[in-house]
Amino acid sequence: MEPIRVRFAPSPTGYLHVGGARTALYNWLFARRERGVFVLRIEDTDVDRSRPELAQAILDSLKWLGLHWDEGPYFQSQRLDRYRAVAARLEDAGAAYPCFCSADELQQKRERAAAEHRAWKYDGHCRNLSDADRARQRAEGRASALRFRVPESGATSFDDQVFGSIKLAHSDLEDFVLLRSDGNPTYHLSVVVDDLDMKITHVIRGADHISNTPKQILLFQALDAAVPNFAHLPLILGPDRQRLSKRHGATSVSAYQEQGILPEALVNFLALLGWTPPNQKELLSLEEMVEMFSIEAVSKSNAVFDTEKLAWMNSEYLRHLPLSRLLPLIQRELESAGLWQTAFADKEREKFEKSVTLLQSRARNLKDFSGFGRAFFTDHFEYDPEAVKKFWKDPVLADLLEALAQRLEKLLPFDLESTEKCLRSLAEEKGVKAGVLINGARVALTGQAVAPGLFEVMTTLGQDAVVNRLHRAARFLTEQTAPHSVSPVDSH
RNA sequence: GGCGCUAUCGUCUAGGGGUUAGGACGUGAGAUUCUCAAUCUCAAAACCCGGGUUCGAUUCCCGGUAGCGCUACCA
Repeated sequence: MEPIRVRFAPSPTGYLHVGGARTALYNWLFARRERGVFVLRIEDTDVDRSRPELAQAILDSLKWLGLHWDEGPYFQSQRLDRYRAVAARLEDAGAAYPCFCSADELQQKRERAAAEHRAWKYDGHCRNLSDADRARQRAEGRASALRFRVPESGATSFDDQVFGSIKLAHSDLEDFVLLRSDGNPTYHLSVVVDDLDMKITHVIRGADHISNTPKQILLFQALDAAVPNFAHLPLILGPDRQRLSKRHGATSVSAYQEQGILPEALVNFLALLGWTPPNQKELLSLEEMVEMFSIEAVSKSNAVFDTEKLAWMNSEYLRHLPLSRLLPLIQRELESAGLWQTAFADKEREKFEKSVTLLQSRARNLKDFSGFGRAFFTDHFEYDPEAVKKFWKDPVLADLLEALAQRLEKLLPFDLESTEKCLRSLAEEKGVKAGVLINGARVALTGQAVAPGLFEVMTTLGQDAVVNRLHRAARFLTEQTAPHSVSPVDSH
């Protein structure tokens, strides 16, 4: 039995698209599951649109997702001679012929047909040129492309592993170009040659290639080669059911990375877009996916990319991430937000870890740590106007917070129980509900209406910071009712 | 236009000739409470339409419709 070999073959004309990422994932899962080989190939035969740095970016994204390849990356741009040799062989065998029609001429014919509402396909203008005709054209210095000679009758069919039997009449195919007039191969030639040379047994790719498949099968046959198995994957759509594109927002893996999405969350989410494991489980590690993956279970219909579900899944992974993995991620996040301090790694390490742990349970992505978690890492934060409106409307709060500051300053020990007892007894003495004081203090300590439990916040921040921030808030509140209000950051 | 493919809650999907058509995200209500998140309970929410086949179709077949894809010297 030949070993199973699959490939992922992106073209470096953009960053790794989430659709491409899912294709890569399914290839990877299939390879692992079948103990096969996962080949990576960069399809950069379009010299105008391909960019080397994008190839590198794609590699980086793949690695970030944890989809490591066993072979490659191969670059088609380095195999040009091979494609030309195969093309020559096809031409010698009469399976392909030179076409002298210029791009302009063809374009004109196409437009004319469109204007007359006629279907257009290449009219075979150069299909039956004699050797003398060809010699003459060449003598005139006309460049030629090489076209594949599609059989006039009959049909090509194949058994797609997800879509089932698909059949296409040859009369619906045109004599497609194999070699451009500049001598570079087109996609059809290079995929087939590569899939052949790289002994690919299963071609797993997007459903946008279904229509191309019969052409490629014809090429395999013209080359006397075995035809690989095909499995096409339904497309990923935007919320408007159009193919997912920049118009819909982020489409690249790197964009989600920048949004603070975890790779395992993105992979898990992508896996479920078109595939359900037999046990219906939704939260799956790569290992579990490998265990249960099968191409037959892949859905046939296109799927809408639901960012809400991705967000949920990300928070799910984030909440369960071990601290050892989370800490370096947060360090990077704080660094890019300008909030990182070296002390977090040594002197204040314990406080830093407590802060991260506290924030972890309600964060939806990595950005949240520098966003709503800001007050845990710096004294420079602002009072959210909404929070002020909601919890600081009672005028007695200035006095209450000041009183709280004074009591907490002397409190010993300063822990979960003592701080809570301290606050509640103060509230009772002053005849206010504890909630008023708690919420008011929360805004004072974090600047926000939404934050972790107050006493956890206090013990994490530490006695000094808590007392200072309460003083500061009390001052802010008094000044606010006075004629000239001062911003909280400046007043410190 | 031609050709191809697809069609179950708003979204991702399970299921399959007889089911209260199941789950997840999201949404709504409630519990909890110190705000939010988490958690728990409950709720609303779907088989595109029309013909067949059949005792019985959401399921099988055909047609329609809609959506998507391809229709390049892009991949």
